[in-house]
Amino acid sequence: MISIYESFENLSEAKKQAILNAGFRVFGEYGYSKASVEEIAKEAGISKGSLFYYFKNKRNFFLYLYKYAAHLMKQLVDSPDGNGIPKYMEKTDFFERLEDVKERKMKLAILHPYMSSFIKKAPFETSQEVYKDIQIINQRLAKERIGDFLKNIDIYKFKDGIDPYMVLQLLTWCSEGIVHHFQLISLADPDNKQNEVDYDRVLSLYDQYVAMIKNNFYKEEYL
Amino acid sequence: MISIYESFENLSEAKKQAILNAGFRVFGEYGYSKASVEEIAKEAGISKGSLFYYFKNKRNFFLYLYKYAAHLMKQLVDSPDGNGIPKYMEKTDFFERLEDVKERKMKLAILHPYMSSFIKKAPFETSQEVYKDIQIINQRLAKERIGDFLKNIDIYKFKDGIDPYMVLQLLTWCSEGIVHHFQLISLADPDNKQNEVDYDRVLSLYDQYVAMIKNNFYKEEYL
DNA sequence: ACATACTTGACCAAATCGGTCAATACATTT
DNA sequence: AAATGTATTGACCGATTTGGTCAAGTATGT
Repeated sequence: MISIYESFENLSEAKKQAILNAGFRVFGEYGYSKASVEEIAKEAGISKGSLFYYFKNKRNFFLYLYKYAAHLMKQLVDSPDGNGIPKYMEKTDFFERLEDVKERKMKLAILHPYMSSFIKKAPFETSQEVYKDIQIINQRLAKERIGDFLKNIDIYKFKDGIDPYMVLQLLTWCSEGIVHHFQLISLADPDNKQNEVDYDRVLSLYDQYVAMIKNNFYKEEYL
Repeated sequence: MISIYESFENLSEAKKQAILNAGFRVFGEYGYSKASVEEIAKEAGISKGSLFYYFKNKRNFFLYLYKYAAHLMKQLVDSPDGNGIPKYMEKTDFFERLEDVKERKMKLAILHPYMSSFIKKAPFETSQEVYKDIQIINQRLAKERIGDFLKNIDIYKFKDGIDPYMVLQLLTWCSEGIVHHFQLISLADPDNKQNEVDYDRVLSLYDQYVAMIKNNFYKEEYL
């Protein structure tokens, strides 16, 4: 990632991740205008002064986060190295390719637990300070994502009348719903003081839904 | 609804709805601690002083909103009059009963567009001023809802190995996903300055997903 | 020892916060 | 029309928080 924020990017990986995650969490929870730089710095384990040293001001930091997130979301469907045929494209079976993306998403969710809520809220940002910039990034973001997944997919394996796009959409909402479900559970669990989500259980439940979908949407000869 | 806030409840219906909706919107967007009473009052078209006149303080107002929302959510699956057999229970077919609930949800979504985001965010509230009270209300809320829907349902109509609970869950996430999808679209549409969601399109898309599910999860003789 | 880059926390003016209250407007009763 | 009680307002308050600055200090490399 080319950037003018060298001082930030020369930081240790652990420190960078701590700062990014703190930003995702606080901006994601309160939105741009109500998020406090002080709170972010505290959560990242650095001083407020340092944050301003890295990014000059609040706006720059927020937009850096959003671009960073958009970049990662793009990488999710593109090839990791950015050129040539995306790796997951080698597989033409819908559910095999889904398995690939699932693992990537999982790694991302563990690396940046609050990125998804941040990226979900950002488009609704109304602060004039940033909302123009957000829209520009959004346009690039919307075009990619779900569209490319279906390229070169063996759609003939689906039963007649089934739209693979709808199936993909359904499973996407399903995975989001499951994560949210377990977030609620972790909140209600007094033993889990960190409110960490149990991703093993998320995955196994998700797999159940995938299996149900596949069993009934695929032609029998391809099960 | 029995209440100590008579001065509020004696208001005209239009005024009450405006105040409730403003509260849902602002609390839902920023959370309890960062939500500004001033902003809520402005959006509701009243003065800040009036809001304090009705509810004494911020906390009371927030908890009133949450109880109000919980009450409506309960009504969604219960009978409207609160006693006797819920109306929708008369129908034992999964998708017929779903149709019933769908219409109720739709009316609710039009009456209180921001209630769902409010109620989705509230459980994650960390402000010590309110979080204890939220947990208490949550426990009552969690038990109801999705569980009762399946009572007396003709589960034999589903193909073997299909869990109706999972189907219901899937369709719930689906409807939420569709609404969110159209919210994004309305944001990107420069002609739609009010960012109003087109519920006709929401419904028709939702119906497509329901049809797909039903066609493949129901035994053929019940289609 | 020197220079450079990083890090901090006290500090600032400005804005915002929840909440109060005297004044006013309105409606109803006498 | 006078009196009474209720709604409604917006200016106002002290307290807190805000984004941002900066001088002073630490760490690092040469």
